[in-house]
Amino acid sequence: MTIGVLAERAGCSVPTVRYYEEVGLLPTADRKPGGHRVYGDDALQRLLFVKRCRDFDFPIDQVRTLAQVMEDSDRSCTEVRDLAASHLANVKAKMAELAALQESLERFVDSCNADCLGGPGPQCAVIEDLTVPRCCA
Amino acid sequence: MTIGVLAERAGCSVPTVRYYEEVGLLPTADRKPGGHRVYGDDALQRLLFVKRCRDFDFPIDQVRTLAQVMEDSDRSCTEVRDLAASHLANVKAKMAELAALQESLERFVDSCNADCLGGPGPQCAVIEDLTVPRCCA
DNA sequence: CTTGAACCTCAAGTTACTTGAGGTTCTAGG
DNA sequence: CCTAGAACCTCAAGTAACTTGAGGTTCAAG
Repeated sequence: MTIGVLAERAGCSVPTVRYYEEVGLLPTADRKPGGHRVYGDDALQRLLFVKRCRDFDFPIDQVRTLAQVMEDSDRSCTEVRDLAASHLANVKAKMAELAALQESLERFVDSCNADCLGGPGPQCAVIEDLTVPRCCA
Repeated sequence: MTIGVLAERAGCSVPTVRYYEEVGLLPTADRKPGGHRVYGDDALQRLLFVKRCRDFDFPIDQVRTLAQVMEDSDRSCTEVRDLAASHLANVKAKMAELAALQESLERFVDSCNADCLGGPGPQCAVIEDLTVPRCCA
């Protein structure tokens, strides 16, 4: 299949596929005589794996590691689990941050609706509020 | 005060302060005869505002807008509220994504613990699992 | 055989900074 | 007054993970 078909089936863009090849997440593709890349089903599988890892927000670096584990019989799959677990911890931390952020923003918008009567910028109490550091950002 | 003191009081790094000046989030700083930047309390207020916005994850671009609103008497503060509200929507969407991701990762790690007995990579059912697209990533 | 879609490469842009090199200025102690 | 070292300066490049653009080639259908 062509790169366009591959990309569509995997759900990513064509430049992204080329980028993945460039940074070593995908093996160097075979070419037609004219120079166009050709792919088989194995390439699709590999790309799906990469895509899936990226959906999980694994950084490119870790995806490379994961891909190596896949192909290296000597490395235990517990390595994959450990990577996933540590990644999970990151995601949880980010979630907590975002939750706090969401709450702050909600309070901010609410208080803006309550206090600010659409007056000019410098007189707006809420804007002033933004310059005061809070505990819970 | 010096840039180092300013940065510490605002809770960001010295290069970041210089960067904010460069991209127009802070006004061009006054200099001592030797070339070192000097700041007054107004600069600290301004930096705190910028910092606070960034804590809220407003993109630089929007912070510039917010800062302009602050200084422009002709622009209503409801503009700020609207920016915040639209930003809140983004944050909520991101939260939802992350929540789904967290759940997926948890299931992933769990099933790895349950199914994978520390065998070699290619035989690991969980790794294979990663190549299969799911509905709920 | 032509035409237009899809492909190619290479370079630069994006975001929000951080890091590094190489050099200058300030400040406190002697 | 002088010196050492901390803090400052500028400019360039690096980071993640792509995207976008320019300029040109190849493929597939009619």
